[in-house]
Amino acid sequence: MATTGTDLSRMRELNQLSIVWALRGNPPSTVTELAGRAGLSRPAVDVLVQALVTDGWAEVEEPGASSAVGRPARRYRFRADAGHVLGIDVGVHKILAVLSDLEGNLVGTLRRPVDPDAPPTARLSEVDRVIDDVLGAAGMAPADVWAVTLGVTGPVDTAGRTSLSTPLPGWTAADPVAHLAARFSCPVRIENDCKLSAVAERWNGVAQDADDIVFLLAGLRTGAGLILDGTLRRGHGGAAGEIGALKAVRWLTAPDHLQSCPGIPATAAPGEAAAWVFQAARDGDREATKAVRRYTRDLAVGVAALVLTLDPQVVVYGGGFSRSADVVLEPLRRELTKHCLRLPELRASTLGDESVALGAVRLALDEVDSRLLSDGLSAPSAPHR
Amino acid sequence: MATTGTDLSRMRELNQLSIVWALRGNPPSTVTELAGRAGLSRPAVDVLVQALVTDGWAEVEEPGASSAVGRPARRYRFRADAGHVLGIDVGVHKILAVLSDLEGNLVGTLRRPVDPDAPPTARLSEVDRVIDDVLGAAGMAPADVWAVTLGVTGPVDTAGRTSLSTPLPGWTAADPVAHLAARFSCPVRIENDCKLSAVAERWNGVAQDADDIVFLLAGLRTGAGLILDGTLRRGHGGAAGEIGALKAVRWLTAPDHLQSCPGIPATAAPGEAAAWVFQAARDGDREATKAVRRYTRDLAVGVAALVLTLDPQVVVYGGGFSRSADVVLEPLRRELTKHCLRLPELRASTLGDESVALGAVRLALDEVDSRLLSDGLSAPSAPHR
DNA sequence: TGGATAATGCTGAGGAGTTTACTAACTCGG
DNA sequence: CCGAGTTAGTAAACTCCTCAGCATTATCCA
Repeated sequence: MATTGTDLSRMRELNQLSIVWALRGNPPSTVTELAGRAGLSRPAVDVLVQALVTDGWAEVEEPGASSAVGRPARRYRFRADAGHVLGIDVGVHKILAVLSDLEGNLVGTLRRPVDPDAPPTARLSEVDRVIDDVLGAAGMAPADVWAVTLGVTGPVDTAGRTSLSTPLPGWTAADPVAHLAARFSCPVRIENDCKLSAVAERWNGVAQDADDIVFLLAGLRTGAGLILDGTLRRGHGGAAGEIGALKAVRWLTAPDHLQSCPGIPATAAPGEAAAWVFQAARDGDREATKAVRRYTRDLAVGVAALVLTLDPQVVVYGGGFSRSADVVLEPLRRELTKHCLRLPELRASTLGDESVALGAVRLALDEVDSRLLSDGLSAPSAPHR
Repeated sequence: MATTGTDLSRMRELNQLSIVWALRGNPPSTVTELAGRAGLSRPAVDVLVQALVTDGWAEVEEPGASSAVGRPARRYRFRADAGHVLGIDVGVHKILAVLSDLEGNLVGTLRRPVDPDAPPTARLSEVDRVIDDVLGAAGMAPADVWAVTLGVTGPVDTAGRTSLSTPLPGWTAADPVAHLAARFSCPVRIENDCKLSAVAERWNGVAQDADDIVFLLAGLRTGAGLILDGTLRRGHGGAAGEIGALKAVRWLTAPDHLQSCPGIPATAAPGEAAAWVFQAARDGDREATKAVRRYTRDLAVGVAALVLTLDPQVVVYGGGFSRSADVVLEPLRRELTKHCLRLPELRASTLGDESVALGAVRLALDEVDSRLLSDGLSAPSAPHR
């Protein structure tokens, strides 16, 4: 615990930040409200918030028709559009970019399919195009972006490389940080997709109340992302949550139980096959029900390992199969009771396949916040690396 | 991120704390040295440190024979004996209490055997006696103790109960917090033994440089404690690290491979049997080597699950078998390479069976520090619950 | 003994937040 | 239409903290 001394200017900086955080995410607020939220006196807040206005962080809303008794108060509003952040999901089949203002309001979304076999260079130039288009549609330039987070599959190391393994063809050789650094001078971060989904579920999803979360990515691939004590845990080499690599945990082959279920129409694509099986199970088909049970049994071993290791409050069932949570969650719960000491809540994700990009946005926002905390707030502008 | 506003007095409080932390753990320091460490100006430090002296947190050491040129500086020393904390390991066979001052210097240690079959009431009164004796030997009363942490086996919930399971007979019904609260008005905490050992290894042991640590308790029982990003992780219900409960992980039966090794002298007790096997393996005995390998193989599955889930920097091999690390670590490493993506460092614990009590001391010290941080430092006295 | 060196002690300046009091603006009821 | 009651904005006085700078003091060395 190496606390360093504080002087007056730092104190003022911190108080100003606490005003910003009291302002943000709330409707336009009066000085009195802010004083209450920030724990400061009214005159102090007054000075600070006026400084924020002159710097461009906040703006005044002159009192309109007042309903209450007494002199109507000026209201101050956080200028959420002072800066923006970008969250990008680089998937095998699609690229999804989400643009958000500083308050987390989404101001642009663009999804575009990409050739599953595209090599890194092609994939990255497609990323560039998507970025250009989503920024263009919002009338913005790369310099208006304050932080970028990009989600990919596979464990990501501190340099943003995916050297161990990934389903993206050739991606182990890619250096997306270097690529993006050519166009953005703001902080650029690469993160694993499961981890980002976990962050999204805690931000906007189904686990907002929990501090200890296991996000389970269930689809043709299976993976996990961990949030403990409210923050994302990456592990020392960025490979936390990769329990699926253990052979005793049959996550790699678990989806095969669904693919090989008898009765699947020959015309169905791999993704549709699973959906068909889930629907058939829902309709009471015996073979399909058995296939789902076998899938669940394999899934449960890995989940149990995670649950026993981490003792989370919530396990979020997400990924492509999350639409079929109704037929999976109950058998999964039964399997887990066999294995676990203390059963966590099981919840189905509702964010769908936007969760990765949303989590990326949230992480980018966190990056901006931590920069504000360490560098203080001068006039609003994009932080540099 | 709900930062609350700060005023002058809080700032002074924080600066005074930063002086305390600059003082503590260092040899007696001059004002100039403190100013450098705390990042404050010399006059500021001067005032603060004098306040600390009048409050009783620090004492002056008048300059003796000086070696350097110039006026010799007064030196200030942290009064580590202003308060003490107690760490207690309640094991099946022994109770070990360690008394430490505020700087972490051990000022008393007392180990006493206890009947393995003793019921909770008997065990707790034995704890009382050990506490009395270790305090008495140091000339102290319970009121001089600022925090107590007690380590037990089995997952501990937030209330300090061990309701799920534990090898301590009858202990699931025990309420050690209530018992200790009758004699101590200071904060009392109960924690799992593996978790405490992990804390100890990061404090004084073999993992001081690491922020992501898995502590492996290897003995007749097998367990784990987790430190991630530098802090102990308990999980939502306090049951983190209990991977051994998974049947696919054969931690429960792994030590049997050692017990059932042919050639063990019939006279050997259970604990000695394992030691004999390790020694025989060290001497090249084929059967013993095979037994160790089988043991290691079973151990490795669970360790691999932990490593893949958490991606730690270090795995510390501790517990009763840690003395035999030389014959276990290498095979364990080989097994792990088969299972894991990224192999962490494997290190053998050197703290021996004092690690639980040491970790308990460390946690109690942390408790004191966090009280100081939240309540500020008035005159030194035991914090209340 | 005098000079160099480094720590101490003191005073004033500057800055930040709080308290208090006062003024301004608005609603409501007679 | 006007005054009482209520709430917001503003200014002044005060407290408290840190810091810079200078004089003072203590010690060593030539």
